[in-house]
Amino acid sequence: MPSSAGPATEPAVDHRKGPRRRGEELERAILQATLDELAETGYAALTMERVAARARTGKAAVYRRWPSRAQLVLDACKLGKISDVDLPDTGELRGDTLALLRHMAITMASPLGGIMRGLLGEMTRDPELAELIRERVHTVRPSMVHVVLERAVERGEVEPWVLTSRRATVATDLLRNQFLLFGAPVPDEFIVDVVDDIYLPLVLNPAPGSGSGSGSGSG
Amino acid sequence: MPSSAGPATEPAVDHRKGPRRRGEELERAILQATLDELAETGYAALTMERVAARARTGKAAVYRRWPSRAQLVLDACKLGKISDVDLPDTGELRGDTLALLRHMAITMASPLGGIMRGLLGEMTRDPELAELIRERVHTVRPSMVHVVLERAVERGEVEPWVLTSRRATVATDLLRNQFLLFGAPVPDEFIVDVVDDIYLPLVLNPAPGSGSGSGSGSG
DNA sequence: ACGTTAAAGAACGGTCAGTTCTCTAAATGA
DNA sequence: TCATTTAGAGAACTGACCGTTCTTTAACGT
Repeated sequence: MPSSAGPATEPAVDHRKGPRRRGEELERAILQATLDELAETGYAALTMERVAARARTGKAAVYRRWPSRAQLVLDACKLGKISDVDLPDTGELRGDTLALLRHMAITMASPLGGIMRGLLGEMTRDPELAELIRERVHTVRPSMVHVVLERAVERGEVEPWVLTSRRATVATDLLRNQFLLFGAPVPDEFIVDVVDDIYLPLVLNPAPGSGSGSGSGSG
Repeated sequence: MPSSAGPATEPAVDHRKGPRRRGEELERAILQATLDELAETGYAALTMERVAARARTGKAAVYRRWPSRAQLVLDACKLGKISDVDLPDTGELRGDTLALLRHMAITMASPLGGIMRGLLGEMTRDPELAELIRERVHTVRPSMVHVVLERAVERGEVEPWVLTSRRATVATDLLRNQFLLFGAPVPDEFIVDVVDDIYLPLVLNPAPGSGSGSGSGSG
């Protein structure tokens, strides 16, 4: 305790902040700061330094928990996840699919779109991270496709083998491709075209002479 | 190699390099250095500093010509472009399409794949650059799709309106999506599945009852 | 020969990545 | 209650790279 005239090492004001956060509380604060930074500056401009500053902590506390920017962002997104979405049952496959694609298009036009794009870019750098990203993109989204298709199967609109064929995800795949290449917003005309000219013909009509390679389902 | 005890300010060896490159010669050297760096370390790890060093020049000479890393890489790729490819005419659409997709898959598994991924990630940062990237990705590649489809039209395999419909690029779009999500190498099984289960049914069969919104189904 | 242009290359101020200090507040346990 | 352990705050630090600017000098044009 250098109460006397410390030459230079003395920190002037020494009463640090009041309550010091720890453990889970601090963790949530960091994740929230990450979400705020993402919304404000986007994925590309996000830095660990700014996140730490925004959470009113130090970089060390951040690095103690997450090894990289991408991992941090990935966890933050999990926190801010929109629930599984309330896709209304419109009574026919066309309406359900349009609703699903439009919902995705809106998401892509939000800051989440830039995050998705940025994370895809990082897959080259870190193969381990790539696995995590794929899980989120491939597991979360197509589950909604599955729901929509299962309804259609129950209605008799669609034959069951379509569920496990590559045709099932063509609409969402094409939408994702469009977004990655041309950015947001995705014109509604594109969505309607894909559904009417490509997707519905593929899943409503039994493959003419197709070997019904359905068995090859990706699994 | 400073044999004598040079004090400090003296540059020891002062006869600068022999022939000093200028203008176009230097430009090509920089682009070549960029290609070498890309092949060696990939897009993500490429820095202007390393490119300049590899080209045995200074950063200033690089920045005098290109405003950003992405622009430089884009130009370097133009240099190293594989010619328009010799897509063999296999006599039927299926063979031509398989050849085209397999060629693309090989490209994606090369360093060029990582470059493509990295550039797509930068589209968020710089909208002006995004335009350039789109031109290359969307103009160069689908031109090959067009060639393949035109042959099929001449053979009578495909109706002309397909050329301008969204169906035309479905195969390449799905391949690109697969690569961006799951990386390389793209399994050949995927390519065959896409062609047989999705692409050929779409372009070979006149849309059954489809409004054929694209072209007024002339035939 | 002379002036203009531009390359070589060092240096600079700046940002950020990660790491490693010290100091101190909170939790823990006897 | 007090001593010990744990971990956050925050700064310092090394190191990479960015983009700019400076000086020196080679190449080029007239």
